[in-house]
Amino acid sequence: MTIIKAIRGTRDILPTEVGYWQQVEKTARQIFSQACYQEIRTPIFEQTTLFERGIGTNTDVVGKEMYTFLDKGDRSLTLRPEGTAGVVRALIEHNLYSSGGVQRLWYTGPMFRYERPQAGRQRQFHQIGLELIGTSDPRGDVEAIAIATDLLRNLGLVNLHLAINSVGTGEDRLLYRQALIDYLTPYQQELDPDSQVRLLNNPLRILDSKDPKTQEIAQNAPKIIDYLSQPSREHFERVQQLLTDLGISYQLNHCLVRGLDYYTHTAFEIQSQDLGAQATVCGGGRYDGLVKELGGPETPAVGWAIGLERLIILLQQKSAVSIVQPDFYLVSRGHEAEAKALILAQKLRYLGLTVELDLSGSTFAKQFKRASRQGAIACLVLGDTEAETDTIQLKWLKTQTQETLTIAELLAKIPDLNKQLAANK
RNA sequence: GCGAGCGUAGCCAAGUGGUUAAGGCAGUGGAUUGUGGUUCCACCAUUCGUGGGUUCGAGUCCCAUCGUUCGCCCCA
Repeated sequence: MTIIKAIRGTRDILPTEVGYWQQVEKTARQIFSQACYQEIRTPIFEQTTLFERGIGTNTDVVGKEMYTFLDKGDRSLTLRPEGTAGVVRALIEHNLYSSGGVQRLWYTGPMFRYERPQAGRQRQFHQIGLELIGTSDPRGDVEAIAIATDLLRNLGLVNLHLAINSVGTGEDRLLYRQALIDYLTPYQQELDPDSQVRLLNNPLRILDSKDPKTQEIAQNAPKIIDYLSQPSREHFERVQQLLTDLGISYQLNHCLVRGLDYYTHTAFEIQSQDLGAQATVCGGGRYDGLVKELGGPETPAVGWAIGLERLIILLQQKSAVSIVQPDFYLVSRGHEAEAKALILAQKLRYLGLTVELDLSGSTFAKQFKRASRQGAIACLVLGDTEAETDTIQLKWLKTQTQETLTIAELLAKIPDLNKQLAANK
């Protein structure tokens, strides 16, 4: 019998690791709700055209990384490669934009891209993201960035760098694109092969090539901020000023270009040195054209997503997370006693205690051994003698002290026990 | 999609063509049939990711395949 394994690029999150995920979700929920962001949950698959139109057909994500398939009704569906397109689709479909003002939304869940797996990059990966839709105010850009940095800081991550750039409006980019082509064309032969191809179809991407020679050439390339229109430049300057006012440090990176077509104006990434090649923990920016592109009214917006696998790699480097340990471990042996132990376990749980019931039926010695391995604070022992007299033995594992109580006495002194449990931790 | 390294038990591993596949952690049983964390004893891979091949002989060499890691690419 061959065993079935999880498919390439997917991972099981085991009980030993799930605590990190819960910690991130808990922290995120708190930060989001304090900033009045509402959770939204959208389907994991959508019509393929949503992503083609939203992300752009000439991006790598849409061009070669999507899980696209026909369903039994011959509809072309795609497992979502990112979260923003689905959120914007839902916003338009349910007219959320018409309820006035801005929409503050967040989401989390699995995303799918067909890529070569490596550290911090799975085919099914998870993001937590935020969208602020309905304002073009630079304060919106900064609110979004500030929430991201707050979340990461509250999780205890400090060695992170925020890089920002502005990619302007579509018109700004057209102007810049030509200037860049004019600059790069004389160097065409010296560029790496990928960049030579991009010179024709996506010259902006040449800027963040890792090829040393290309980087050298890109160093002196014209900068996009010099090609921004007056309003675009003012917007970006305001964003920088507000970041400074908030005490959020950042670096301007003229080569920061995002890979999805919908980005406009502010683009940013938060990176870590401790992740290897996949250094970006959080990426995002403004996307003023997307709502309209997907059939809604002209609506400005800004958002970001955090890659949870990468975030959790950083958390694991930093500290261990503990698994749930029982307050009481219920040791029982004998037909009658085992039945009573089950009932007692339930009663104690109703009173708010964490109780693990030993189901092995093995010797007391073995059950005690398991109790200490599970990290239990105390054992409650029910054997034939106790079953007959309606009593239990309460044993504190740390101090090895033991007392006999009736079950009624035990239940009556729960408040007391809570204090003792804390003292014996 | 391209390039490189790796794949021995649940985990960490030794093993460099001669065969009974070290060791440690974890686990199971017992010493101790009503009391754990220490100690002691025993057990725990007919087989080295999988499939072929070379060889008298393969965990070890070759090929393929799958997985994994790193880089490119891409992105979070």
